[in-house]
Amino acid sequence: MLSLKFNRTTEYALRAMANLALQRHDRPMTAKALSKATDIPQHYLSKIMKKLVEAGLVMSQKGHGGGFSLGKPNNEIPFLDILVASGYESHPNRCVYGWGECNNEAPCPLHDSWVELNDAFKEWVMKKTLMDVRGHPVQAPGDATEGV
Amino acid sequence: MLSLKFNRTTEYALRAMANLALQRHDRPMTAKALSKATDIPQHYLSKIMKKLVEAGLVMSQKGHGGGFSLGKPNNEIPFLDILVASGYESHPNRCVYGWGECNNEAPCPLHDSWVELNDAFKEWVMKKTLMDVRGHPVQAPGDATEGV
DNA sequence: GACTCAATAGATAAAATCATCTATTGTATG
DNA sequence: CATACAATAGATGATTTTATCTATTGAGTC
Repeated sequence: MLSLKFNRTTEYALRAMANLALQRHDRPMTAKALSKATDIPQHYLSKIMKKLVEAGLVMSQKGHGGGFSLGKPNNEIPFLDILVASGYESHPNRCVYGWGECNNEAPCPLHDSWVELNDAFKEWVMKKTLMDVRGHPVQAPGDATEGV
Repeated sequence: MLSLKFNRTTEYALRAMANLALQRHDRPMTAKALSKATDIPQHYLSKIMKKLVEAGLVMSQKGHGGGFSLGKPNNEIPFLDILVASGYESHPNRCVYGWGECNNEAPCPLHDSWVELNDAFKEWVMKKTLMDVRGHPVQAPGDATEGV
């Protein structure tokens, strides 16, 4: 069955962040290791990480023993921030129907329907944070979302 | 603010179908006219229309006086069908996290969150039909969604 | 200070998406 | 039956996205 999808870059960003969030120890994770763990091409990943670093979602450490780690506690990183940082959607509220102006006052034929879906999307993207990322199923019980 | 988005092709398909659905008269609409009305490049639109025709969502009539018209009543064309016909999402339930197997039994770290959003999407795509496309705001009152 | 590790930066290439152009086929009308 | 209209088909081109490769810079270790 049909499912929603993001572009590769955004999906990768989400994946990488989720992976970082699941890291137990406090040592940073190298791009190489992250690449392996997430199955994202290393150099492509690096470009994405750069954006995440610039957005303050990730901290990077150069040199020996360096790597990436979260720039904030899990629960302060909503998916919204990850999407934005990854470059998702530059044009603000672009109308699906192609109208320049499209809002509640002058709605395009698809507007009402579109808003319904989009509201669900917005809510999701704002409410869900890295704290909602669940540990792998094989982990010990009670070991999951300890957040912060 | 951030908003959901489809790829151009899918968006175009939605737009074209919505436009056809709003047609009052029963005469078919030419690709040229549709192109103008929707602001979609004509030849590119033609390719999309072909898919919609193949899917049975649209009827086409060649030759003088020909064009496109809906292949079914408004309320029998859910957005789902339009997305599928336009070629949206070939891979069935691809995991955002990149796992080959990912389901309720063996969920990836993003699974639960993802399902929430995706359920909303699925519902939208199945329940909304061309009958939910609203006439232009300038139309006479009571002239809207007469469906069928 | 030489060496290694690792992020950053920039250039280049491959692939997918989006768009255009030029026939060709089919249908109605004079 | 000739002509105009209009969808279909196929080839080609442009743009964007995705991916790779090669330095360069910064930081720790011997």
